Formats: sequence, structure tokens, C-alpha cells
Amino acid sequence: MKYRISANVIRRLPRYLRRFTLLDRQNVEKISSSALGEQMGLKASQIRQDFNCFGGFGQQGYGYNVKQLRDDVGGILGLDRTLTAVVIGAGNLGRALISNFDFASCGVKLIAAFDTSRAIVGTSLHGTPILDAAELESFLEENRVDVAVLTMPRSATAGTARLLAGRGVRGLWNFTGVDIDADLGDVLVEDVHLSDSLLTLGYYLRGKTEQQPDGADNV
Amino acid sequence: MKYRISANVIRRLPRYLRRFTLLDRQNVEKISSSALGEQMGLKASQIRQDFNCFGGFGQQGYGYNVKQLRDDVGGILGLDRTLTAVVIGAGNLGRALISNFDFASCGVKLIAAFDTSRAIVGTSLHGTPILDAAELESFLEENRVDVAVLTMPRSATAGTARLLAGRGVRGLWNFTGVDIDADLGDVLVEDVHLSDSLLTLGYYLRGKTEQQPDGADNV
DNA sequence: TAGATTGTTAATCGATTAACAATC
DNA sequence: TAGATTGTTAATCGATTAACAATC
Repeated sequence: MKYRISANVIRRLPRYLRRFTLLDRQNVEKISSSALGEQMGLKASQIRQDFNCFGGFGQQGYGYNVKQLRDDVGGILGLDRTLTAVVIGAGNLGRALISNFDFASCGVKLIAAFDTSRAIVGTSLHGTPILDAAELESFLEENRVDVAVLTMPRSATAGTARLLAGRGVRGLWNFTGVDIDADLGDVLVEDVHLSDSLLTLGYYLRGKTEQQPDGADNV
Repeated sequence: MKYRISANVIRRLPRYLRRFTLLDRQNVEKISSSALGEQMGLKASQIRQDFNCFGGFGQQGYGYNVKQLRDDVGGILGLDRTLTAVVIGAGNLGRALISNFDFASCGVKLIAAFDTSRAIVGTSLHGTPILDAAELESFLEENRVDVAVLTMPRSATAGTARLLAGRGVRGLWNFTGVDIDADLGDVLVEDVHLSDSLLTLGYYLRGKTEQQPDGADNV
């Protein structure tokens, strides 16, 4: 295990994991860094460099064992140490995550969702109970919650984030688009800014048809 | 306008846009690169460098005009040239986007959604008609569609992507988690891998409590 | 053994940061 | 004018790529 792993490497780990899972499902047993690079659009040397941050999983002259690689990367990401999570806000997006998103494959166990709507409080969705938001605080006292998934209206965000941070939640997966003040103590915030993603796509798309500076294909 | 703008700069533009929109709403008229850097966690020199890719919007000794900056960045992203979009798959996630996501502020006009479910085909949501997926092909012939938002089941992805690409759709905003073969001709694919985001958060979270190598605060 | 492919060091490339002259 | 702050060039830093000896 080398010194500090750069954020670039960390952000590539989930991609590796996905690819290895896929390869394993296709019953591919071993793969070389160059073959993998071709599949993922990375240089072979970068792949070897990346894996070496954690201490080389390969075998010279042979390549990498897919199953082992998948497990090793999973281990680095900590998939074996399950985190608990709650969803705050069971609107369309919250419900989409509860019923379609595979928390388990991220090493996360979804234990409850919270909402204010009378119509759905007390029901359960895909095995996840939907509780009254008024009970959130006491719930946090009785249950260890590592991650809160923020899918509530923008207006409720700031206050709820403070409450969560104060009650021991350590990570916020933030879908609200509201910037959360980092000064909530030690809490880590992972923002999902869908608009950033669409804007970026739009930028490249517009550049493709119009103004083509001089035949250069923008990408 | 300088040569080729790096992807790093492009990916920062939406963040700038968000910040300027916020500042404008707070009636801030001008801001210096150093104040902006403080707010956004960037170095002042990087901000000046970024803006200079497009030809400096500032005024020496004064700073940057917020409104102008917002409009300029919006212009670079092409918000004035509206793109059309359709949503493919009106399940929870599709409906969440249709009713809550602000397409307009990304310069995108959502013109229709498609689904196979009898129960919802023919209805409309937040002003967007939900049409029968069987009509998709003819719809694409009659309407210019720039972007398709892919929120359908994984199994339907590959085939639909091919259909869309063949009928002139130029960008795919892909929420399915399925890797789409890039060899669909000229189509650009923007993948939204929510699991990557959660896995990354989990990595840092797990690193924080456990093994703390030597008091170094991992981030 | 010969061939393949890693682990690892060195070279290159690009992105970020610092510095400062230009100028409002 | 003096002060502030940009635009822009130069220096630094880090990440990617190439190269190659180690070794399976």
C-alpha cells in the first residue's frame, strides 16, 4: 500500500469494478493490462500503475486473474464493510432509488426512508419502510446511520443536513442540487449534479454541428 | 477563443454557471477571482486561467461582472441554442426527471416521453406527453430530437440505443448503467453512473474511521 | 528455454499555481 | 495618482505514458 492515493485513481476504481464484474459474468478468467486498456479506453501502463498503488495483483507473463481482481478492487473500496443508509424524501427520485438502485452492490444497506406525506408514511417500498420525517431524529438516536441520501425538496435541505450531521451521520449523498456548507463538522458530501452532466453533453453536442473551427473533430 | 479547450475546463463550466446564477440571485454585482476562488475552493489564478480560454471577461482593477459572467458562460455552454429531448422509459426515475429536473435551465426542451405501459401511455406529466414506445420510430422521423434520456430497463438499452442513433439522435444521456457501444456512429454518450458516486463516497467514509494511517486526514 | 506480461523507474505531457507587468 | 485586480507568461507540480528489467 503506497502513500496517498490520488483522487483520480480512486474515481477510476468503480469503473474497474464494473468492468471486472462484467468480465467475470462472461466467464473471462484472466486478462492482460493491454486487453483491459483496449476495452476501457485506457493505456496499459496506466492500468498497471493504478493497480500498483495498492500493491500489484498480477502475475508476470500471465496477466491478471479477473475474479481476484474484482475481489481486490472490491476490498479496496470496502464493499465487505457494509454501511447503513437512509433515504430522506420519498418523491419520484427517492422512490426510484429505493426500488431500482442496487445499494447492496455498493456495500450499502438501505434501512429506512423518511417522508412527510401522510399518504405514504407507514407503507413500505421494495422492502424499505417509509417512516414519518418527524421520527427521523429519534431514529438516528436508536440506529447507526452512516449515509443519508438527500432526495427531498431544496427548501428542506439545509436544515435537514444540519440535523443529520448533528446526529452522527457521516456522509451525505446529495441529489438536491443545493450546495451544502462543508462546515457541518466532519461530514463528507458527495454531490450529484445531474445538470452538470447534461450541460456537458450539450456543450459537446452543440460544438459538433455548428462552427466546426477547421475540420477538427471536437471531442 | 484559444485552441482546444481541455475537458477539465469544460467540466468546470457548469459549476461556474451555478455559482454565478446564485450570486446574481443574491444581487452580487461584481466579484474578484480571489473572492470567487474562496467560495468555490479554487485558486484565483486557475479561475483567471479558465476564463481566459474564452477570452477574458474581466476588467483590470475591478473584477468580474456577475451578470455578464453568467451570460458569457451560458453562451459558451450554448444555452441559447435549445436542444430537444425525449425521455425513454417513464418509470420512477424517468418520472422524477420529467417532473423535477429543470431541463430548460440546461438549454434543453423536453418534448415527449415514451413507455410501454398501457396504464400511463396517453397521459401527460408536468406538461410532457407520455407516448407509446411503439411510436418512437415514427416520432423520430417527424421530429428533430437531439438528445434521448435513457431511463428504461437495462434489457431494452442496447436495441433502443441503436434505433435512436439510426434515426438521427445525436446524444444519449444514459442512466441505465449499461455500457453503450461507442460504435453507434457519431452519437455522444454521457453516462450517469450513480453507483460510481456512492462507491467513491463509501471509500472515503470507510477510510475515515478505520486505519487512519498516521493522523493524516484523508480526503 | 522462449514468450509474454508484469512491476517499476524514467520521460513526457498537461494542468495547476505563482508571479508580475498591464491597465482600469 | 495609488490601489486593485486582471491577463498572461513562467515555474511547479502531478498525472500519464513509455521503456525495460524482472520473472512467471
